[in-house]
Amino acid sequence: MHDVAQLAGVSVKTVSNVVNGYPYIRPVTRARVEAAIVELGYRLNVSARNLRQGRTGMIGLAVPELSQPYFAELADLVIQAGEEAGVTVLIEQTGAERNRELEVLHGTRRQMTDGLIFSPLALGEDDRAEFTVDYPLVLLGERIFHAPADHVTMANVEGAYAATRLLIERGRRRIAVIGAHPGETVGSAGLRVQGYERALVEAGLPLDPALVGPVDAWHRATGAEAMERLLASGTPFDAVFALNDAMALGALRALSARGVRVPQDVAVIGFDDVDDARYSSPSLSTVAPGRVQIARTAVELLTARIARIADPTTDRSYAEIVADFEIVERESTAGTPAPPA
Amino acid sequence: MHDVAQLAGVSVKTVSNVVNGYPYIRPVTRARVEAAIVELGYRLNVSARNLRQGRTGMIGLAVPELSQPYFAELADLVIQAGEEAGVTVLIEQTGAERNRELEVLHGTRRQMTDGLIFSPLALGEDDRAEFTVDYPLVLLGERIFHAPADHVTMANVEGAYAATRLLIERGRRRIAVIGAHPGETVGSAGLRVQGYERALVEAGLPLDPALVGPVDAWHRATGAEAMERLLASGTPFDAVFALNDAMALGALRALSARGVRVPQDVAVIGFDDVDDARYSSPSLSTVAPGRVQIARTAVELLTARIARIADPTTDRSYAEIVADFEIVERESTAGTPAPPA
DNA sequence: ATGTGTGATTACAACGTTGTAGGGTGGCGG
DNA sequence: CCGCCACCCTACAACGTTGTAATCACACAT
Repeated sequence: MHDVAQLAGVSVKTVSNVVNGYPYIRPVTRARVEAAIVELGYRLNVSARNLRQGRTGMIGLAVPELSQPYFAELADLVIQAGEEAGVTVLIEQTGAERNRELEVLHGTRRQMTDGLIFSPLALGEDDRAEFTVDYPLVLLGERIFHAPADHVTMANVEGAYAATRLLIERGRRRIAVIGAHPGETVGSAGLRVQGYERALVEAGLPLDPALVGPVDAWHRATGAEAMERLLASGTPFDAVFALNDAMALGALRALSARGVRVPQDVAVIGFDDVDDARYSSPSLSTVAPGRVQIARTAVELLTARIARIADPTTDRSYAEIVADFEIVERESTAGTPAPPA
Repeated sequence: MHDVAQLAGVSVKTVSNVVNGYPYIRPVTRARVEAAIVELGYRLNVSARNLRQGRTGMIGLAVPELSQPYFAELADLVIQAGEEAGVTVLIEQTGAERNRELEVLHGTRRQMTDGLIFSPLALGEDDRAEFTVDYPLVLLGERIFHAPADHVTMANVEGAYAATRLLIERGRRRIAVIGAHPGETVGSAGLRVQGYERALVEAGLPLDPALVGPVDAWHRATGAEAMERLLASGTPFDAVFALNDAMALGALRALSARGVRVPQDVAVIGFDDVDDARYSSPSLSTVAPGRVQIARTAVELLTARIARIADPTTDRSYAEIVADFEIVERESTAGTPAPPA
C-alpha cells in the first residue's frame, strides 16, 4: 500500500480511501491510485484489515457432517448465500459429538469468525447456558429453543402431519415410523412424531407403539436396520414414514431386499428432499423443508446482527423463523395399497 | 495479552513465549502466566498473529460443488485431515465454471489461506499457465498434469480396466459406457474410457461406438438421461459401466423405470464408491478410489510445502501421487446374465 | 473583507502479536 | 578470579491497515 501511495504520489490513507470507496476523492486522484494498484498488482492485506477492524469477514457454519447429503446441500446453499452477502463461510464439522459441539461454541475458531450459524445435535435444551456467547449466533434446527440467539427452523410438526396425511389419503392405515427418539419432545424426532400422531388421531386411526421404530443416528444404515427389525417383528404395516430421507432410502433398500414391493405393498415417505430422493427406485416422496430459504434467512439474520454489533439502538429481541415446507409426491407413495397376495 | 502480562508480573513477550511453547521459561513463571491467562479468560488474537507472521493457518479446498456426494465426502475427509495437521480448511465452490475456477486461483480468498487444494473441472491442460502461482498448490484430479504443483490423482485407467474386467468375468459381453467425453484424452472421462477399452480389447471383445454414451456433467440426472437414450436406441447391451456413481445411480433408476432387471438383464458398475452406492437397490458395485488416502496425502503435501516456503533447501520437484483403488462388488454385478426372456 | 462550509487530502496512532537483539543471572572450567 | 555459556527474561520495532482529527484550498453567503 505504501508503494502504491508513493507511485501515485498520494498518502497511504488516500490509497486506503480509494480501496474502501470513500466518496470524497477527486476522480483524477482515484484514477492515479487505481492505475498504480494495477501496475504494482497490489492486493489489500486481509490480516491487517482484520486486525485493525476487529472483524474477519468470515462466518462459521457448524454442522454434524458433510457426508450427510442434507448438510452438504445446506452447506452449499449457505456458502452461496454468504457470497451474496459478502462474507466467507467457514465450515466446521461436529460429528454430532457433545465435546466438539462445545468446542464449536467456545473454541479458537470463534476468533476467526464474526458470527456462527450452528446446527446442534448433541447439545440440547439443558445446555442452553452454553449458548450465551459474546458473538452473533443463529441456531438451526429444533434442539435449543430458549437460547439468546436468532433461530431458523423447519415446520417439523406440520410437515410430518402433512406427510402422514398423504399416506392416509392414499389408503394406508398401518403407518410405521422410523427414527423416533422415545421420550423426546423438542428435537426434530419428537416434533415429527408429534405431527405423525396428530394426523393419525385426527383420522381416527389407532397409535400402535409396535409401529414406532427408534433410531439413534439418522443414517441410511440405521434406517435400513430399523426397517429390518420392523419386518422381522412381524407387525403388519402398509406404509412407512421415515423421519428423514437418509433413513427412508435405507428403508427402501431393506424392503426391496426382502422382496416387499414399494409402493404396492408398502408406501414410503421421507423428510428433507435430499437430491438422492429423486433418483432412488422407486423415487422417494418426501417433505421439502425449504432449505434455500433456511440458508438465506440464516445468513441474513447473522449478517444483520453482525452489522448491529455495538450499535446502541440494537434491539434485544431474537427472531424465530419457520421455513415454508412443501410435500413432494413421487413414486414411493403412488396408488392405493395392493390387495394382500 | 498486555493485561495478562501485568497480572503475571512479566513482559508481554514472555506471555507470548508461554503461549507459543518457547522452552526457556522457568516453570514458576510459566505457571503464573498460565494462571493469569485462565483468570482473565485471555485468548490469543488470531488476526494479529496472522499479520505478524504473514500466515493464516488456513488452507483452501476448491471443489465443483458440495451437493455432489463425492465432493462432500472428500471435503469431510480433507477437513478432518486438516484438523490433524493443525490447519483450518476453507471450502470454496467453483460450480465447475471457468471464471470461478480462475477466481479461485487468483482471487481475494487466496490471501486468506496459506495454500490451496484444487480440483479443477473447467480449466484444462491449455490453461496451465494459470497454475503458476505464488502460493503452495496441490492439484486433485486429472485435468492438469504439467503445472508446477504437487498432484494427487486416482488410478483412473487401472480402476476402469478392473471394473470392466469384472463385468467381463461375470459373463457380460456387450458393455455400455455412460459419461464419455468424446475426444478427451486427459480428463477422468478420457482415462476411464481408455481403461474400459483396454479391457475389452484384451478380452477380444469389439469396441462398439453405439455403446458409448456421452454425458457432459456427471450427475444423476444426466446419467439417467444417457441411460434412457441408450435404451431408446435399441442397441442391445448386458452391462453398463458408468464413469461415476452418480450417473450409475441415475442409470439404475432409468433401468428400473423401464422394467429392466439389474443385475439379471443388465449389470451395472460405477466409480467413486460414494456412500449411496451401498444403499441403492440393488446396491451398486463400484471402484473405490482411495478417498481417505487422497485427502490425507493432499493435506500432507500442502502443509509440507507451506512449511518449506522460503527455506533455501526447498526442492523444486513436484510430487505426483496416485492413490490405491479397490473394486467393491455389490449386487448390481452379481451372477451371470439371465437368458433373454 | 470576513466567516462558514464543503470537498479533498494527510499525519499519526493504534489494532495485538512476535522476531530481533540484548541484558541479566548463575554455574563451571581454566 | 575471570570469561564463557546456558538459561531466562525484556524492550523495541514492525507487520499493513484504518479511525481520528487536522489541514488546506476554494466557493459562497454575509
